[in-house]
Amino acid sequence: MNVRVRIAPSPTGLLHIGNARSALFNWLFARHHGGVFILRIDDTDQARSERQYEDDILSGFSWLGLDWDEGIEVGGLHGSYRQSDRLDRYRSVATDLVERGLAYYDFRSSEELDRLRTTAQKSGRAPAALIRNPGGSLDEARRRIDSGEKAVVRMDIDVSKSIEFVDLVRGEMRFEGDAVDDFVVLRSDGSPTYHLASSVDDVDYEISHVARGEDLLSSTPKHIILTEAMGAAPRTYAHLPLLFGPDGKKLSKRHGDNSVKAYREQGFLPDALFNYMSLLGWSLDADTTIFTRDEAVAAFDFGDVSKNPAVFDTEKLSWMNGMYLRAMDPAEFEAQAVSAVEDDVGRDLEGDERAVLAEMLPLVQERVKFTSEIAGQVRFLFVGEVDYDERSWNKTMKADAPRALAASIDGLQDLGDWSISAIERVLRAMLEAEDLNARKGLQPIRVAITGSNVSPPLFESLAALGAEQSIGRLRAALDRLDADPD
RNA sequence: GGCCCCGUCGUCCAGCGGCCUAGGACGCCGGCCUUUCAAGCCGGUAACGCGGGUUCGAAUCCCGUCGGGGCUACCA
Repeated sequence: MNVRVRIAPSPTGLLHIGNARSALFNWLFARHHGGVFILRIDDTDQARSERQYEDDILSGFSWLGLDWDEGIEVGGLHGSYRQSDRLDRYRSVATDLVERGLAYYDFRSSEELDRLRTTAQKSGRAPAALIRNPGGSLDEARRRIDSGEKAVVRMDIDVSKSIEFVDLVRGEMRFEGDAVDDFVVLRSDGSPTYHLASSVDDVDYEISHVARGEDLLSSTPKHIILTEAMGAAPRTYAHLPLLFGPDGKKLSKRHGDNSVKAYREQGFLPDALFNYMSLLGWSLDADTTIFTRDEAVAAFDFGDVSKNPAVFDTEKLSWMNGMYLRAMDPAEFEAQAVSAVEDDVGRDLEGDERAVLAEMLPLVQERVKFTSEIAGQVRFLFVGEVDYDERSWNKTMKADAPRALAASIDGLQDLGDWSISAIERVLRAMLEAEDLNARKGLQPIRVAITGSNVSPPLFESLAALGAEQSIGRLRAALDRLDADPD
């Protein structure tokens, strides 16, 4: 099988997670069959298309690792992969359709059309059932065009003919001819509609399989009609289940919160997002949740794609992100951590600071879900004095706190060997001597040292911070308690 | 309103007539571990929308019903 699939986003907004999922399935299918994955830009809607969005789409796919073999930027055998470059081609197909009697010029006003739709709806018929070819000669129509009248070009649907096709996901599909409206292929300004441009490109670029969201399922008869009108064989279609938000509605395309960019900025890893998205409507097998791209490529088939819509669950994505973060190569994790911390403290780290950080990182890697959480865990090592998290402070600095802090200072200040084990020994002895449990005795130290209740393990944190700084902070916390004993 | 699609734990997925007293994952709850928070480990919670058929036997097939969704533009 000569597989050529495409993803054809419209640059009218940031790369949407739904589009990314469609792209992902197309990519998996192409890679599985050793086929060609094509990226085309469907920018026929000139009014809403913007170049910045095209850039965002490209970088989104690249970031996700969905590399394309043909298309925008990489080129290919078939000329431009941007529809706005191919307007003449679409126009000439439309003209040809008219000349062959398969399409017609329609001069009717939108008011008139609306009336027809309303009438149809009242009589319980398909809204489009009454919008059919009003007749009239082509010569007459041409005269009116020449005299400056505006017209759209509509397909002249043969209502006696039903359209049947086999959808790879949904099985046999059948649409009656009179359920298909005489849809517009060329707007009155001469620009093509989505249906025309997309069908022409799918033929010209020899696309073998069209896999896209289920929202286009009911447009498929139109695309088949157009394809056949061009004298080409229909493509094979696969309509993927839609992605829903938690509200059970189509994932919002509006505000950028469901954009790939937004997830990227929140600190999600591309591998995690890839893995998670592939689980939306598909599964590797009955019980594997985490798997590699290669495993997915090896197993993928449209026939195994679920028919039901899927709710996008950020909880599970977050969990998966943590799994990937923990599995990340330590050197890679360190690189990410260094830049995150430097951003956070607003300066570059010195050599010895990087060593301290590197020592701490294994402890951090196993307790974060996002790279964006790293800085918060280790910030205390790179600032002169800590900002106390007030909630942590209030929760921890109770009656026993001064005692624990004072005794710790006593024990630690003369400690010659500032090692993890030595620190632990001293502090455990302190707990014993003061008759405090770990929670009461050690938590105040944690807050004094890191500023927060939540931090890497305590003895390691003290060791990493160093004797001078540590004791200074214990004293500072004690002073603060004395000044304000609540 | 019309056409179309879909209906298994709260969510994602497995199940393609007997292996299902329905399996895995997230979440949630409990336990272990433990200096916090996590992680890890162990255990638990929870679903075949409903009604009819077909069949020795149905989550799986058929019909109906109810529910959800998509489309219904000179958007894609």
